[in-house]
Amino acid sequence: MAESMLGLKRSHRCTELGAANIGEQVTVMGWVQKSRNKGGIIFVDLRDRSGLLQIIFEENDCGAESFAKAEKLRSEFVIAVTGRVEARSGAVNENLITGAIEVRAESLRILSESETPPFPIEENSKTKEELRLKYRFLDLRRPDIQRNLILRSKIAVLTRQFLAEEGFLEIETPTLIKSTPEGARDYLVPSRVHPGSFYALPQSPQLFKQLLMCSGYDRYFQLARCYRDEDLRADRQPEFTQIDMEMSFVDVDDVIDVNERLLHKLFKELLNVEIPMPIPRMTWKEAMDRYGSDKPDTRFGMELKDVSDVVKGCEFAVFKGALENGGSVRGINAEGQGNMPRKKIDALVAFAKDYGAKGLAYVAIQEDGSYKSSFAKFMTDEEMAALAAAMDGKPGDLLLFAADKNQVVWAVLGALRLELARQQDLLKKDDFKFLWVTEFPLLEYSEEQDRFVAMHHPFTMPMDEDWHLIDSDPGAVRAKAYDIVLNGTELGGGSVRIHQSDIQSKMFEVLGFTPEKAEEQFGFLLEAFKYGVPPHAGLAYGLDRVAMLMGGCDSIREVIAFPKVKDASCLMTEAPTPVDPKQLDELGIEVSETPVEEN
RNA sequence: GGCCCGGUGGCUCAGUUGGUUAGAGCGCCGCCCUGUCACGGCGGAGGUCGUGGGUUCGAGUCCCAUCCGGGUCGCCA
Repeated sequence: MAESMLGLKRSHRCTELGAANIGEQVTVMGWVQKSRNKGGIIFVDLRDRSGLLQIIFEENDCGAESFAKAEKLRSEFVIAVTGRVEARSGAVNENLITGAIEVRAESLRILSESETPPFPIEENSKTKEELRLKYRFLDLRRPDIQRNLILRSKIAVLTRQFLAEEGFLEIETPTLIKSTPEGARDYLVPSRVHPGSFYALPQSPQLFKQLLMCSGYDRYFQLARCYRDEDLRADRQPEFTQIDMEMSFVDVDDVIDVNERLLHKLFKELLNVEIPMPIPRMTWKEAMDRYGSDKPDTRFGMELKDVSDVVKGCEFAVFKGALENGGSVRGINAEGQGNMPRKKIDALVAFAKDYGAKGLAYVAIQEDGSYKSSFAKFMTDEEMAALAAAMDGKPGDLLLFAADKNQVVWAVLGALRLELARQQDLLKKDDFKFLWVTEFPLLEYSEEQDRFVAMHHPFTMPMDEDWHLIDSDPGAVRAKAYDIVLNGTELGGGSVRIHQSDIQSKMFEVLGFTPEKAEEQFGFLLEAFKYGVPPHAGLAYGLDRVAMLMGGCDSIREVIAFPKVKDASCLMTEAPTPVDPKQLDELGIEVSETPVEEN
């Protein structure tokens, strides 16, 4: 028996009312959070996106008809109440923004009834995410999710405002584009008009924004939806949003400058957090050496130390072998963890193996200065003392060592460092430590493909001073690429782009493109580059990650209205689904003989 | 694709070495209650223990397979 709201107009959101409104007649509309029927008096907590407001029903004020309706109210009914704001004659509720006032109902309309929801609509939900996502439209009613989406909206609005003031133009680029096999797997969209041909959904607007620079737009930005058909993580969804920007006639410092000011503004205005300026910079090499990661979490220390020289002459086969194979031996000092039980250390060893380590060597320095160690028997006392000294080991410390190829050592110790920090609760969500990581390698060697591949993308500008190494030692060439890192999460990344055709041709050659293949895949860009290209550079943020960290969330799903689950499906709509064979037929796609049956 | 964690009334969970009729809190339904706000009182309904096999006199519990969700490695230029 849903009633019309004809003749009614909402005058306020729930928490827009306060002591200043006492005595006013108001009309509020929203959902019933909770009804407390005391018999002759009924209290209803009314909820809208602003918060809660208590409504009080007494028959003398609202009449018999409205009172009878009020008795039937249940959770999640949608109602309209007209009444008068008054100071509470009972106790003030300190937990509510509107706790000092209430609205004494004069009339009630039930705009919509509700079944009992499958889980409580409340803050700090304990309900399984699986169920919340199936009923996402209900989950989105919860205050914490609403707060996240409101924060996300403010980030977007402020970003637009800031970039517009900085002379950026917001320009949209297509989402049905040409597929490029390099990089992440594309989502493909079949063409009806061109049977057998496909569009791809963009992994980023990269090439289009570069073309916009060619076209003279100078400074571009876009809140761009991007798509990557790769496996999900807590901070990765198949579709996500970039704050994407590109600038002409600039170098690294110009991009960093404008983005530092953007970040400063966002954190100041939305969280009242003052980011110290300028944001520290660290080269990729330094980040790997000190943190074993290209996105170091600098909220805590426990830095890696290279002890290869210290253990050079020792007889421990693991160390010896790693060094002989061109690797290194490095360690971290988990200070004060020297009394860690054996079982927990074994768990760390197992953890390390997940990251490719064959093992993990450890030394627990006892309070009396003696060592409890997995490898002391292979070492002389002098060697152990030197090793402990190199690690600044004190009694009570736990030293952990990995010996392998550098890539493995970094990965293992980088992950271990984070794991130990988690165990010791060193990672505070309201501690924001930003870092620029610069001078990434231009190329990385792919064992799988047996060739060098672009670490960033094929249009990334090499550093001038390294370019002469491109033939003799390609792996040593650094790029004008940079990432912005916050608390161990890559928030965004970018680079100066190549604008000279000779360098671009050489890059393609190194990456194994024939001129024909480069032409086939990127011909339009190369063609554009023939007609006057401004030097340009850019950067893109993962907006979802920015919102996640600003909102103190553990998963990107908490800041996305309708996220997908681990297998990239949507629990609410059940997408993806099989389609009508007729649709496939129109697209010239063979109808599968063995459609997958739903259970 | 690998590894790890989880799945028991609507929700969150407990359930011992395998042993009667699977419990609790919240929610829900009914009645009562004029200052509640984690309202209160009385009464009540509600469970294929994810699914399918197997072991056993007997399975929520053990074994195998499988589905679903989460974390992570690979992957993500």
